[in-house]
Amino acid sequence: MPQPSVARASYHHGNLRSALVEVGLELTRTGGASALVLRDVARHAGVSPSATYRHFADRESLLAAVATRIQDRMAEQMRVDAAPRTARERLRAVGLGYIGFALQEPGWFDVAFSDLSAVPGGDHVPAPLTALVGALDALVHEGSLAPAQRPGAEWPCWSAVHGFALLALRGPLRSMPPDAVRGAAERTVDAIITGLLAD
Amino acid sequence: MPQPSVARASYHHGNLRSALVEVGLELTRTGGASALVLRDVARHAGVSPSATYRHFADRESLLAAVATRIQDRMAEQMRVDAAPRTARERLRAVGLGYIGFALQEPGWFDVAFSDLSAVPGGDHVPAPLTALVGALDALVHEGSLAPAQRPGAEWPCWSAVHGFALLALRGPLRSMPPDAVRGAAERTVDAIITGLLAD
DNA sequence: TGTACATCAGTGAACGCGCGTTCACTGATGTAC
DNA sequence: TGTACATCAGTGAACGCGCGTTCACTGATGTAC
Repeated sequence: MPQPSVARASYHHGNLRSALVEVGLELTRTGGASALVLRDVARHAGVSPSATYRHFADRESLLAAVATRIQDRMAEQMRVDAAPRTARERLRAVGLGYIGFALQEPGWFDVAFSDLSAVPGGDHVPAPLTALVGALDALVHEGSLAPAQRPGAEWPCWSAVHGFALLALRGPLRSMPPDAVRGAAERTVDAIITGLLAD
Repeated sequence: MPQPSVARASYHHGNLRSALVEVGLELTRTGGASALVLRDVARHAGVSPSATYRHFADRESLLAAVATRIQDRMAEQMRVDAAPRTARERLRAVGLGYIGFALQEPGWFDVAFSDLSAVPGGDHVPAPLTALVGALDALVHEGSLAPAQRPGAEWPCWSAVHGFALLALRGPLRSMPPDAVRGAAERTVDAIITGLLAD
């Protein structure tokens, strides 16, 4: 465990890299990706701005590291929600978990998934997507989804929850009461699952 | 019709306001919202940067005017696609039209809908949303959707197509061949409609 | 156990640039009489 | 029909600031001998 925002005794920090990521998590939690300002990160870590360049090539690299950490957290929370019931219920929980995280942690969601171009970085599949893949596979295994329908089943699901999250965070739904938003979320998730299984 | 990018004869431009919007359309078509740089807009209109402040309070106002124009264009194109067939086919055409416009005109889509917070500006309902509302009403009128299900039916639909557009433009789908993207779009739209009508 | 030296991890100041916005101004236009 | 004057629509130069990034440097650390 690193110790962000704590004055260090020695000249060398010891664990600056992960301290920077930790500060990045702090700052983006409130302000989203745009709150990751190198000067601020450095100051919170008790270090000069240029010190960050010892550990990250540029701002983008630090942001990517923070995003990965957020995606892991998000997946973990989703995993808790999606306890092993029926495969369909599991898929539903994954979808509602995605939306729930977005609404609870808008700043983090912004970092993790607002810039989707960061997502398919080749080697690294974001953790929340893994949860979706698992739920869909279970659906096939259970016999609810024909194997021929399995390929590409991610896209309708992800589209629906991602779009909903944005509508709820920044779109017309953002001024609706939480209960109404929750209801609309459930309806959206249920509709896409029903449609996926029926078509 | 204004004449953007044409040197004017007189000191007074005559129609600068709409010329600025026209240039805004040009610039954002390629570069999205971030390409709307006041200095560039002014230069293309053959005018000094500060002249823009005679017609728009700030950059944001100009961007909003451009966005409205784009939304109108988008709705018009969607209207052409959604010729009067069955209500369900019409809803399908509206959804695919939204996605199609996003893929054909990514820069404009960025201006019109990337920042959803601009959308529900109170008085002004974006034109593409009107098309969706019309299709859903037709579904009720036709008897395919129970009147009790009508309120809030916009959100699952919009969520799905909006999310899909972003996944296809900036997300993991952006590197897929166009045919595959088209197939995934159809599947997404069909799934959400089926689910909406079934639940 | 001590010393020399390479290497590593920081410092602090400044560069640079993109760009919205302001300010004092000047040329054009129209209206009262 | 002409003149005075308010008003409007432009000009051009510069301000300012947010912020990533670079550069020459210095203090700490570890390893060879």
